[in-house]
Amino acid sequence: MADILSANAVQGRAPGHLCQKGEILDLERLRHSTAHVMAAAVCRVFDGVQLDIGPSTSDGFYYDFDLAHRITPEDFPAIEAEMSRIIDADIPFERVEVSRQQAAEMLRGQTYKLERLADIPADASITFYRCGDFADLCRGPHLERTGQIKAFKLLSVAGSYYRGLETNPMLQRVYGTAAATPKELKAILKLQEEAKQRDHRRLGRELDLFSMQEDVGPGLIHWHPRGARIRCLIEDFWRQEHFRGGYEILYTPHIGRAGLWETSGHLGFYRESMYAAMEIDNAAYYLKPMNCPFHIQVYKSHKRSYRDLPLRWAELGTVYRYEKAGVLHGLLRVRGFTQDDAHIFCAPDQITGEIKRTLRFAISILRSFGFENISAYLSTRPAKAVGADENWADATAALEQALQELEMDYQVDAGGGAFYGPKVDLKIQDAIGREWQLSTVQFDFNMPERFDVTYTGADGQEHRPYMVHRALLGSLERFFGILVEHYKGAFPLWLAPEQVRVLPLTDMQLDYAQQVVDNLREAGVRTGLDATSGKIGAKIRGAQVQKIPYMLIIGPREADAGLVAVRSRAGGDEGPCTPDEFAARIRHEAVPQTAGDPAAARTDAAARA
RNA sequence: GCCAACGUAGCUCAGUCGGUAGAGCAGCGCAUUCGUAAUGCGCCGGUCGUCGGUUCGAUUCCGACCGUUGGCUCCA
Repeated sequence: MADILSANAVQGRAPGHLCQKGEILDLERLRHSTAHVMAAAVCRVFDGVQLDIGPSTSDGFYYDFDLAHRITPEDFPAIEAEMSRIIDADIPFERVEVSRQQAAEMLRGQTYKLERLADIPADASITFYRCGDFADLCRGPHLERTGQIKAFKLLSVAGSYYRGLETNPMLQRVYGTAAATPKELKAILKLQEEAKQRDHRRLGRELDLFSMQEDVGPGLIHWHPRGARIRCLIEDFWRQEHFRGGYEILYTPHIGRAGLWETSGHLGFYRESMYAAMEIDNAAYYLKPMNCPFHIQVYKSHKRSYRDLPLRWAELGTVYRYEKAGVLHGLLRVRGFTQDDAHIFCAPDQITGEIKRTLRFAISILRSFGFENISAYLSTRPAKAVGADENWADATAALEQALQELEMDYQVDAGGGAFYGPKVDLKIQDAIGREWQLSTVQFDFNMPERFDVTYTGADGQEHRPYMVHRALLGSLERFFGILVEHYKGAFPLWLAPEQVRVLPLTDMQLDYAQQVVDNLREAGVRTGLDATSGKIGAKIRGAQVQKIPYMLIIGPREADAGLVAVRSRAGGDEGPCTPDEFAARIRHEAVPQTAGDPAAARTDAAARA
């Protein structure tokens, strides 16, 4: 069983890109020290505080506490004021190395800290950092003095299980951030504000793209006409590229008998993510959480020869998975979604070529959506795994060789693969530098075994093919959410649901405007007409707010001369031209970023070779 | 699922120390016919998330539920 949509779960994180590389360490030190100051302040403001840990993060810091008082944002001013007092006092941070026994003595009554102490290996040194009357078990490093903290802010408070385990007590985590200067702090807060402006949930409502409905259920997406139009464009492009790239497309059912899911192993290992069975004619059927068993059924529908391989079968397959209520998040984490799934069945000697081809294909598709900054992660065999060692070695080598031949930088997550096979994940960076995992390419040594998938080799014997699962965009819902944030709702021309809006100056120009609209629509341009009676400024504003790429303004001058006055979303007034000239320009511009690009075509041809 | 906060018109929000609510935008109507980011006037619109409890009376207090939001392995 391959969960090719573990990507569904991964949230974007802003890397610490506000600073230069060499400064990252200093920033971590600053933030970690600020976390200590916050902990000291919380201990002063409230009684009976149990401390856990307080690390720096990619964009700030947090500290976990356990105390009777429920901390709310209303407590922040008091905590921040106390922090400021500690900073103004310019207290030194002192590193103190102690014996385990001394440490236990110093941590008396601090149950979490004592457990953390017990985690420290016997041969490691144990250090405390003392800052005035506050000392914390800590590896460091820290600033020299609290006075070096120039800018900080507490941001939020949230529950957090001790050690992240549901069975452990819930602690209170206070998040904050700190920067070298007030100006840099302002920049961080501004970035957060920018992220808020881009939030796909907000833009989804404002641009009328999609919604969730309480009457239907959480985590279930309704695509409105504008969002659905964009999805269609994505899907059309996706299908076209897949056919060009040597794939065939499958459609498979949404439910299947219990026996299928027994064989696949899903009922054994994945049951808690599946919805309860429904009974049909005295047999149990399950809604599909993955597509792979169905693709295997198609494979097994008749005998396969080595001459048939490789088989590349893709499907925009809608799956349903139970996700805990608290983890649902807009389009990024949902309960029903459509994977851009594919399964590749190939002979062992074909794997390197197939992997290379798949990665190249993935990169080409991602670039088409404006993602240029792509990084790769290779996950290798975990301790517990199925499949022969030599298969793992082959597959891992194929992944690695492909990455090297494509000259891709990649990080290795040793032992990070699934029990059924190694994988490569691709992450992209969006317009404001946040990283998102989209593509995943996973070997599966489990499923072919379970379903006894074979092909007849040249030797007349039955052989086990390699099976690769891959998703490029992950889920269409999640990918769409990321795209909305990446483009801030201002979709490029080829994806814009309404590419052009015609704005007559007065209704004297309505007839001519309608004629222009009809002609553009005839030419395949997605065109709208603003027939309201407001001033032209209001119509322009309406189109700008809806982020429509082009406006065609038609007053008496244009109507008389058979022209249109072009205004672009980004560039403003661009002057008049004829409707035909404009249509030609649109045709030229409304293409994916790499389509028609000779370099991309070469990549594609190479991939087919 | 767990912790916390929140839920008032389609959207963004105000308000009620318990006596059944208001604005802007959107929508609709009328007037306006205007040259590159908001024309004016009027109208419509809410069982104050749902259910139950306390009360003469609940949108307001209490409880349960539903939903939303921020988090829940970035290691002392």
